[in-house]
Amino acid sequence: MKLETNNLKDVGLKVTIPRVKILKILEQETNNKHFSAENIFNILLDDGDDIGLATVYRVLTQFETAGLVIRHHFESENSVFELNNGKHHDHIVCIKCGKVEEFFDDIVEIRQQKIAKRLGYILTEHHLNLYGLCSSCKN
Amino acid sequence: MKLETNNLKDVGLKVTIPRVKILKILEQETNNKHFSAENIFNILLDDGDDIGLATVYRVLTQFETAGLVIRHHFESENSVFELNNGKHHDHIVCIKCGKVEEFFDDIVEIRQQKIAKRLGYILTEHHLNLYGLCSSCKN
DNA sequence: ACTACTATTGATAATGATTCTCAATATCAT
DNA sequence: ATGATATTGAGAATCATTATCAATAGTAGT
Repeated sequence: MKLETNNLKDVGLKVTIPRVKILKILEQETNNKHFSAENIFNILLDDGDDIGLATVYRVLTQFETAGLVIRHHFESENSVFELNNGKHHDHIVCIKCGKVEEFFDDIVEIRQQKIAKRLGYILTEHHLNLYGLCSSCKN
Repeated sequence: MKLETNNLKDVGLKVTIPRVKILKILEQETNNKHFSAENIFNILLDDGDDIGLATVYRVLTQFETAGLVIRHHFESENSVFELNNGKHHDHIVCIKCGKVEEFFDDIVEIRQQKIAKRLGYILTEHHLNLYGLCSSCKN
């Protein structure tokens, strides 16, 4: 039994063609692991698969609910989705080419907890997105 | 000449009734200085002002372009606007009551610069939003 | 492998926030 | 006050996303 099939079964989703294909796309090892629904829809089209856009949205939302993927909102743009590898990280986005890189910084994480505590909050989540010009685009 | 009138003149916008009224709302000293377009539209309605929603959006966008206000996107919600007081800060949002508080932390700021540098980026902007339960809501 | 039950899909309509269009109106320099 | 030009209000248009619903596919039990 293939990996994708297992993942789906594990989270209680039936193994259907759209789900398997979308999961495969998300698992691709590309230079950008962040996909919009439209992105995925177009990749499926190029592959000759006949899967509706509504299904792509539905499946991505189900994957999010199941914890298989994480949804992000960079700037004011559309939702983008990435496979959830279980390791928390934040993002830096190139404002020119759109490249998204991940990073994790202990000091920032600890500091956030301190800030929340000082203000009397129980911290449940945070979003830290850095925006700038990547090494290729800054020239 | 009133304060609002000055602000508008300074950024090269004609002094019109909608602009003055919207600016006054944004300048209110309330416990939440973050307004959605709809918020402002409703406040205007309650005040008996007959200003269209399209105008509210237009004026807020003009204020943003002029640097008078800053637009934020918390979670996946609508745009919210706050008066730009010139001092950079980040936000912590209560996921229950929606309260928004501001904070500034030097250590986080410095750390962000370091992270960007390490990854080869020129940092132009960042968004740090913390989410949690505020002191009133955590009980 | 076959059936039957139920979940899933695809196409399209609906939604909600925001922006656009355009004729009517208001602002401001003269 | 007048005229040139910017702004407004109302409603249409847009865009991403979600809901609807009849047709189809997955799966457990035989």
